[in-house]
Amino acid sequence: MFDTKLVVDQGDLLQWRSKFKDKNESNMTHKPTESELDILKVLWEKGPSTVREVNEILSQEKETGYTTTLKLMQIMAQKGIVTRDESSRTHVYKPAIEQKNVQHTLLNKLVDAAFSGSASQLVMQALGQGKTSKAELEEIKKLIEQLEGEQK
Amino acid sequence: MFDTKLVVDQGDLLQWRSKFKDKNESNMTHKPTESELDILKVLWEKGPSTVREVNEILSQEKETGYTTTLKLMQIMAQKGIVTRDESSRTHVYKPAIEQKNVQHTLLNKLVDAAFSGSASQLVMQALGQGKTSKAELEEIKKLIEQLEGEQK
DNA sequence: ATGTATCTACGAAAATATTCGTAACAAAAT
DNA sequence: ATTTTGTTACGAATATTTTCGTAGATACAT
Repeated sequence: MFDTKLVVDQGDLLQWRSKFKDKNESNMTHKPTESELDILKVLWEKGPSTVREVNEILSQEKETGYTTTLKLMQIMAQKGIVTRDESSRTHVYKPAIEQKNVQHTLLNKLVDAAFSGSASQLVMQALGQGKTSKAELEEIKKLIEQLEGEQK
Repeated sequence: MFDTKLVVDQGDLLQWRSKFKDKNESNMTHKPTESELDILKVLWEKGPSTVREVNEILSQEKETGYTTTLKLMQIMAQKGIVTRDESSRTHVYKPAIEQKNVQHTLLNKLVDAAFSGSASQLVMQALGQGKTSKAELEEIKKLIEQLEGEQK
């Protein structure tokens, strides 16, 4: 099976892939890493923040070295998922991607990866947790009815 | 700020964390890696399968070396997220964790990480995609009504 | 029985992600 | 003026995940 003469080996076969990776700056389906997402979460909630502010909040959840957070945010800036105002000495960072976009991306990934592509299954799981208030349920029901209308 | 005499430095402060990591075999909130999840997906759908079968399916999506899949499945077996029948030469793998569990874990992680903890927001995003059939919507509505009943 | 295809085990390289220390510098306090 | 404090830059060490080649064994066909 692992013939080396006539058949290209695993390595060669797989290598071309890496060529199209950092290419499209535009295509950017932003898939932040877990740590990056933690930081984005803070920025989305608190608005533009300094490294110290972000780190302060992150530290409440888990010990996080200041320079670790700094480094991560620097990398994020480089990747373009945050921008920063450097006018004052302590830089102020803000998200460069919308929460909606990331939600959309991650949601689809999850549906595809763990729910066999069925969004409705995911929805039912989510609701089944019992963490949803009556008001929210009502709101969701309204949305469903609206959707049913559109769909005819 | 980075005093080295009176204050424990970043390193020391953070190290204890790693000690409680592989400890609880029981606690095991299984968070498979992305590749592992790809494999689990196949096993959940197709039922018990050999490495070759899994790799065949994975290869349809992206080039994947046979031994790569093999190695991953071996690791998964070691971690205990799959079991394997070694009675015949070509081992047969099957999932050792339920899809529901993983769904639950990942769903909560996503809600917390990207949806500010609001499950209903996630639900509405998911439904908004327009990929949900009328029948499914109906089913969800039924669930909601049932939940509203319970909740009084 | 000999060769060919298929399999597992295993170590290690490669790719990614995370964590941290140190240096250089500016601002603020003394 | 000098020291202390807070900040960025940067390289590098760690940790984690992914990928792959090679070796050795087993089944199968010739």
